[in-house]
Amino acid sequence: MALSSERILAIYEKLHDCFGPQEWWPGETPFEVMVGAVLTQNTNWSNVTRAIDALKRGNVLSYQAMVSMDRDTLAELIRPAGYYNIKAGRLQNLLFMLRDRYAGDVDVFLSQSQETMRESLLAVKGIGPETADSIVLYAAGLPSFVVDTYTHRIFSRHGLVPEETTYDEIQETFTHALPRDAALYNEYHALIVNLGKEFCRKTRPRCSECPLEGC
DNA sequence: CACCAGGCAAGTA
DNA sequence: TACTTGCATGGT
Repeated sequence: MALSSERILAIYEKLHDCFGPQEWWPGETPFEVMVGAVLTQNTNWSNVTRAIDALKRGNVLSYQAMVSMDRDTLAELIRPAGYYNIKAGRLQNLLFMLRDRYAGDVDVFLSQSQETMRESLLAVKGIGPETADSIVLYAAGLPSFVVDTYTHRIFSRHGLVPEETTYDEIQETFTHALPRDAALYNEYHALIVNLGKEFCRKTRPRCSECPLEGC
């Protein structure tokens, strides 16, 4: 256990030396980060920016504009992000949760405790653990470690977690290995995604060049 | 052409 | 409970 904690810290150092600061999450406001977190589900970030840009061009990237928007209108705006019908519904579910439980006040929502915020998000149909943690970490700035496909793939291929590990177990592994620090969680997740995109794809095309070695 | 992307929920047995 | 499938655009 102590051994795996050491490796998790060592891997962070290695990735940070290798790639440098990542400066995540791209987004001008916490609300934009929340929208982006839903839009990026199983989707390349470049497609998400097209959708975000469309919302900005329409001057509707705000709670007030989006909460009263027709679902199909919203779907058409976010079309480039893919799964646009599903995601329009999920964004509405999120917006309605903000309306019903926080009187539509995003700042109030973001000012709660980390635990309550995560629970509120997980209660929204269409928001699972990764999207919830992304919002808690990158929109609210609270230390909730984000586990994504790359995290599971990279760390199971390196034998640091079993292949069949659940989301919560991987998160727990990182939480116990690292100091409870939002800036660190922010950077670590970004570095993992950067590494994964470059060297740890499904079919392992460039695995021999992976800076971690031993994949 | 096939494969992939910063997931999640619903359906099936 | 344990798999499988649907959702969809745009880049490599």
